[in-house]
Amino acid sequence: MPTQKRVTHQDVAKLAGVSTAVVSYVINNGPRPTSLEVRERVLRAIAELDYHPSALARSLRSQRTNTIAFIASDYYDVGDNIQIFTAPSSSAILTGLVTETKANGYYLLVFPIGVEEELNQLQVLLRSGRLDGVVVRLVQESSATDPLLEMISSVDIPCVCIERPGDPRFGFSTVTFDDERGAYTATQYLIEQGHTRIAHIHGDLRYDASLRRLSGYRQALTDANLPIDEQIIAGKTWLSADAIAAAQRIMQGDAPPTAILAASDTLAFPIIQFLQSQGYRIPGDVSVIGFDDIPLARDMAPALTSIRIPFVEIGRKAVNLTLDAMAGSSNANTMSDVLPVELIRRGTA
Amino acid sequence: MPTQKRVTHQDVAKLAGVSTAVVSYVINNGPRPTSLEVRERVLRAIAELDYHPSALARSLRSQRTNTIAFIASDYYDVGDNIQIFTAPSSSAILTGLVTETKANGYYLLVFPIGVEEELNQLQVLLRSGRLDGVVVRLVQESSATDPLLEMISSVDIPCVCIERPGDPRFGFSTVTFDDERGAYTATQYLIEQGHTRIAHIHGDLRYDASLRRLSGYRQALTDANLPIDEQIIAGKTWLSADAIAAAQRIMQGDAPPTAILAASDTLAFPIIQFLQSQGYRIPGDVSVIGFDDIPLARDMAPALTSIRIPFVEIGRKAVNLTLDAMAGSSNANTMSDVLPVELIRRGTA
DNA sequence: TCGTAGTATCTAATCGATTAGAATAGAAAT
DNA sequence: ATTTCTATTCTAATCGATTAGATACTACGA
Repeated sequence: MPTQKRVTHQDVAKLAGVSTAVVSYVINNGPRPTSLEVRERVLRAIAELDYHPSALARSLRSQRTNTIAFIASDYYDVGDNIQIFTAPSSSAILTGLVTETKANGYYLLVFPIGVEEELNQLQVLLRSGRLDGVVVRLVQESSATDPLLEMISSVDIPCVCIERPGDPRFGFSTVTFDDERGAYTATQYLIEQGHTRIAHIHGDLRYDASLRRLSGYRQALTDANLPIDEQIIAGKTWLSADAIAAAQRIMQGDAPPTAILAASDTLAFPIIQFLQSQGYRIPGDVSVIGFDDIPLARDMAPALTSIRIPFVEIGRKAVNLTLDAMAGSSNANTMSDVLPVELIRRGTA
Repeated sequence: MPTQKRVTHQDVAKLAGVSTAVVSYVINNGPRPTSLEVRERVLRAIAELDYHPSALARSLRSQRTNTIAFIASDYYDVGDNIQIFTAPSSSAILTGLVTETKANGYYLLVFPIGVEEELNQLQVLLRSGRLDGVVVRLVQESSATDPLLEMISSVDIPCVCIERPGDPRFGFSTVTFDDERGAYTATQYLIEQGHTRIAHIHGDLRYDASLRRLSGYRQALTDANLPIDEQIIAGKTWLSADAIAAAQRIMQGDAPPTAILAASDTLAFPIIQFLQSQGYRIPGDVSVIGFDDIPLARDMAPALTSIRIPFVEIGRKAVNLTLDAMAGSSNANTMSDVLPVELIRRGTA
């Protein structure tokens, strides 16, 4: 049973009694006009033959593929094995990316990239002509991701960075969120509640987000004329075991804090559980604020007070900026969009 | 500044002093032999010009795109707004899919599909010639997804279904996991622990997984000669509020259960929190077992006893089966792979 | 009546590769 | 020396669209 041959342009043209050029004009609504009568005939032929254009042929000629890639440099080590897209934020970002690409008639290719050897694979992809643009998620420190941006830049493909801005010399638009202000707001809120000893448990400091959150926390204390006590600032990785260890150490200190700002919700949960198991009441004895506001935060009892980050929105914006970059001249003015975050007050602080 | 012209085949051929055919033979290692000397010359030219072949041109001619799509029919309504890939399982499956596609030199396109109108968009994608194969995740009941499979089938593109088998008449290979046995095992374990009144809080029953888990639960009770009490079987959606409501109702009954099997970890957490807030001790007063074994399950205190589902493995297998289907004749024997699940004993049961 | 302008359509080059079939050179066989 | 083969390489058709340039037709004003 031979697979039926593809219905092409030519078949449509023949059936409609016109040239292939006209078929193209009809399909694309231009660039030249067609008479109403011919147009109808072509559309009828298309319907009758159930014709669908070949994206490959079209792209080859027009140099536009209607595809953008999401280059995720966010491998998270979750213990047993490395997973990608594991952080709840990844899902939300992906949601934003994919809905917005779809809404604009584009397709989304996902391409995680971890260790450096994979840069070769990325190079092949970027140079294959398959992509109209890329969205890169940067999470780690600059030195770890600059080679990546360098490569993208050299291929001269429209690119937008999310979560962390790329080095300005590359001139990429960015969509970030105001991590620092989030930490500041959370800390300030705790201070307003009367807390004077507020601890911070951070994540992996190679992640830029960790640094920004730490910085916001410090600034809030400083602005409130509260001392910064390094004894109650701790943390190591994004793994709960390390967060729990940090919490333990902090609580065993001379003057344990009455509030803790965790660098993420997924750290806050284990911390809370640990504290409860030690007999602390939350928020009675210790207030806790998380970060990210993942769906589960709302569902716990007590529900987790957290800083909401508009991840879906970030994905959407990133796609829009990418499309802008594609439309505009190659040196379109770069946009830096810093999305606001929001304190969601719930039961733990 | 005109974008530099693309380096093509021809440029390489000219520089190496050979025909374009030879360039192709060298790049693809065939289908005809080349002399060692020419081969070297071509490779040198490629390196010197930093030539990268156009995937579009190549695909157009060879009818292979090295791309497969992940068609996710798993919109989850998380309350405020609909998100895709939100369930923790989605991330893990995606991880498996993307690592395995990459490992085989393929690319992964993600294409969520929800409401029925979007079938048109899918049709366009499938018929565009952009894809070599597809992996479809089926979560809802058959009547909701059959039109989808019908369409894929009619386009005659290699396809593998995951999570739930497609109707056999389509002849697609499937990768599923033994939900029923998981629920059975969990229930059986609770019985072994001495429980005789075991409740089940299920998720949205339009999801096949809900039904399978419910079924395994029932079977285990039956096999142990325990009565099935519909009063302690409840649930409505995948939202925590509904799970909590169900738990509340169940615990207020005449003879409250001493153990609860939740249909997912994300339901188990809020249930546990609710029970604790009501003064129940976990697992002292009530044992709880979750389902999915998401990363957070290990991190809670007490850590959640759960049924581990090999999501990453599912993604990998799905890709491999898809590649098989692409390689084999169109009517290759369909494979049905049911991956085992595992009870992970932790602190809640 | 003719030139001119404007519209709609057709012809054919083009995008950048793959791959049959023809051509060539050198080695082996007669 | 001529024929036959084999191992390489070249030529050119092909994949299925887009689009610039040529052409045909209509309508208009002078």
